[in-house]
This record gives sequence, structure tokens and C-alpha cells, in this order.
Amino acid sequence: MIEHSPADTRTRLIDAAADLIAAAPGEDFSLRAVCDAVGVKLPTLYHFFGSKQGLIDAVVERGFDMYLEAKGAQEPNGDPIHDIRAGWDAHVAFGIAHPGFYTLMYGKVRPGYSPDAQERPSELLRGLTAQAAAQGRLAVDPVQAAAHILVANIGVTLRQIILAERDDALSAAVREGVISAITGTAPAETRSAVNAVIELASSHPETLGVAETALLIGWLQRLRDEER
Amino acid sequence: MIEHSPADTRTRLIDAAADLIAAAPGEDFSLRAVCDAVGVKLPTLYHFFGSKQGLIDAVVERGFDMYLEAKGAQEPNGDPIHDIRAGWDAHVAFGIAHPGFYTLMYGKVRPGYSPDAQERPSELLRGLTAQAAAQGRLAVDPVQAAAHILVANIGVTLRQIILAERDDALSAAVREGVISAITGTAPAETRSAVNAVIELASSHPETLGVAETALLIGWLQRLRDEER
DNA sequence: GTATATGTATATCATTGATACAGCGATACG
DNA sequence: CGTATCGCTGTATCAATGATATACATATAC
Repeated sequence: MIEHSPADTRTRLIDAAADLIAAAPGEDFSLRAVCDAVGVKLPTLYHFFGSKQGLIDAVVERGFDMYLEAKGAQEPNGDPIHDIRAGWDAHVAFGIAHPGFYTLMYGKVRPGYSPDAQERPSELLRGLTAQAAAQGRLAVDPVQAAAHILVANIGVTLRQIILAERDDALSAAVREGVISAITGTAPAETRSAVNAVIELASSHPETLGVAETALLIGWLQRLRDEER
Repeated sequence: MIEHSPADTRTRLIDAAADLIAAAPGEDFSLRAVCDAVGVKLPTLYHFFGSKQGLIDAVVERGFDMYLEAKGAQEPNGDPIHDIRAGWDAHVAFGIAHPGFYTLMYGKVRPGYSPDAQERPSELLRGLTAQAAAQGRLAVDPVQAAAHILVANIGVTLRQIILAERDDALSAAVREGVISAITGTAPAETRSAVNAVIELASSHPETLGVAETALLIGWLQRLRDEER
């Protein structure tokens, strides 16, 4: 008789469930199908997970592991707003790449219930907004900003999953809209803003020093001319 | 024996299903429970709806009727952006007031599937963005703007349902962020131009290089903090 | 060597979506 | 008037599914 260590069987059950979910995203899966895939009977599954929800929770946990791993791949570059942008794109990319997981993680709509593991990325996000706030770059409360980012990010991702259609332009538009909203900046007016700052800097050369001011102005001109 | 006209029984089945859904939002409901509530057996239900999904579709249809009725109560006042704001708030209010319906209407996440009836309010929304575009008040394509509004509106509503917690401030913040984004106007409390430039630089670190960008941002922050 | 814990199988439940089949009443038709 | 067809409904039954009671095996602890 083939023997497996306990952890092995448990892991294989989660693997099998994850496979079934990935094969039919959004659909229900049968516990018996999971057991059959592993070569085990129902009571074994119940021994490890107690209920179907228990198994789902374990799968969701693994989903968040994958999600955070994918996010961890991109090291933070120090600029919180930049990291928020990267995090947004990673979030959407994960949802589209793993709709089955994502649906369980963020797509189960039931009043008063959300997986505890959601707190992990939320905490990360609040860290970034707090950092941005500390740098004086937020126009709103950092916690509210984090919530703002999250709902919009989820909304954009769920919609793309439901429509089974990727829409990078929409994602980018919503993303920039959110960032403008929380930073209090207006994307349409960046050009004139650059000019305004150039005037500000040139009128106060003593703040940064003459050489630095000159360099700053040169950079701002490049920014203005090359990015528009 | 009590007699009902056919339409009566059909309507009462939808009513009963709607009641059960409203009583346990997000939960599954049993066809037998629906039948018991009406005093009828399963084949009758199947005669009218063909399948559980058929009944759900009918309930969703009724949900959109209620939704559009609630929206119709507020007559359009001619200003498309104002109407978009009012529509946003009506959308959120409906979701919170009827989480059971809303979950069926917008909360069922399955790749490639969404209720046909969603097209009714979507069409309405696109009418408003087209109107706004015709008045030269949109900075982006009206269809994209409508999609932008919709995903954010749904995201904000679903989140409040899931958290079982109303958050008017968040809803308003996201709403204004979206409107600013599609109209290209600055949010109410515009921060200094310096912030706008900081965000411009941070979103294009490759233009000047990462190190230079970081230095630039540091200078800009000093400029902002010391000159104000 | 016995005892306890862990892991697994057999067998069985209750619930649930779905259907086959039959019956009843009303309306249509010759 | 008689019959036929159609709309609606009940009885009975399926198959799938989540869940559990019970028992047995193996291993480790004492």
C-alpha cells in the first residue's frame, strides 16, 4: 500500500482543489472530484479540513501566498506612489492569470464575510499610503486612500474577469484616476504645473543652491518635453 | 381548491424567491423553499422557469426593474455630469438597500458571464457620457469613461456589501476621483503644482534615471516645504 | 504490551436540482 | 355535444453532493 506523510496528503488535496478551481474558474467543485484526484475518500478530506469551507479557506490562503509572491518579485524602489502603481498592475495581472483563485479571494460577495488573508496585502498597501503621506504626497487620509485604491483595483479586476476580456487601457485609466484623486493632482495640467514649478524654483535659487536649481530646471524641462 | 391565474403563480414564485434572497443575501436558496412558500410543487416551478438559473434570471430582471425605477425617480436635470453623480449615488444606495438583489445583478463573478439586463443601465450611462462628450466636457472617450465609472461604482458598492459597512466618504471620494479623471479637471482641493510635478516625475523614472528622479523629488519636496 | 493518536475506508444520511409520468381542468374544434 | 389539445400541477424518483457515524489499521508513547 502506498504511504504518504500527513502533510503530503493534505497538500495534495489542496493542489487538487486548486487545479479543479483553475480548470473551471467561478464554478463550484465537488469534494468527491478532489478526493478522486488524490485517490482518497471523503472522510480523509474531512479529517484535514473539517468542511468544504475549510478546504476553500486553505486554497484561498495559498492564493494569497501566490499573490504576495508575485508581488514580492518586484522589489520596492523606494517611491511609494511608484510602488502603488506597480502593485495595482500586479493585482490586475494576478486576477487575470488566476481567475479561479481571484474569484475566491475577492469575488465572493456575501455581507459580512471576507477572507482574513485579505488583510495581508491590505496591510502592505496601507504601508505604502502611509509612506506617501509621510512624504506629504497625499491629499487625503492614508487609510482612506488605501481603501480607495483597493475598491477600484478590485472593481477593475473583477470586471475584466467577468467580461473575460483584458482591458489594459481601462485599468491604466482607472489607476491614474485613483492616483490623481489621492494625491490631489490633476493629470491634465501637469504641463503647466511643470512650468509653474520652474518659475518657483528660479525665483528662489537660494533654497536648493544655484547649481542645484539650474540642474533641477534642466531636469524639469526634460520631463515636460519628453513625457508629453 | 384555490385557483390562481398562471401569471399570478409565476409572479408569486418570483416574489417568494426574491424574499428568500433578501432574507439571506449572498446565500444560496432552495427551490423547494420557494415552492413551499407559494404552496406549489417543483414541477410547477420548472414549468415556468425551466431551471434554477431561469428563476434567478427572472429575479435579476426584476432587480434591474427596481433599480431603474429608483433611478427614474430622480429626473435628469440636463447636466450630464450632475446626472452621473446622482446615478452613482443611486447605484450605491440600491446595492446597500438590496444586497441580495445586487449580488445577483453585479456580484456573480464567473468568466464570460454577466446578466443581459446589465445592458439597460449601462446603455443609460453611456448616454450620459456621450452627452457630456458632446458638451466638450470629457477628456477621454465616452465609452471608456462609462466603463470607468461602472467598474469603480461596482467596486465601491460590492466592497461595502462585503464589509457590511456603509462608507459614504469613501464612495464620494472615489466618485469625485472618477469624475475628475474623465473630465480631466483637478479635484476640489488642488494641491500645489509641485505635487503634480512630483507625481509626474515619479511616474516616469526612466526619463531622468532612478537616482536622478529620487534626487529631483527630494529637491521638489524641500522646495515645497520651505517655500510655503 | 497495552494505549492513545493519526489517518483512512465502508456505509449511510439529508438536501437539492432536475425529470418522467400521469392526471385534471379549460378551451378549441368538428 | 363530444372529443382533443394544451396549460398547469402533483406523485414519485434520480443522481449528485456535503456531511457523518462507525470501524479498522498503523504507529508512536508509556
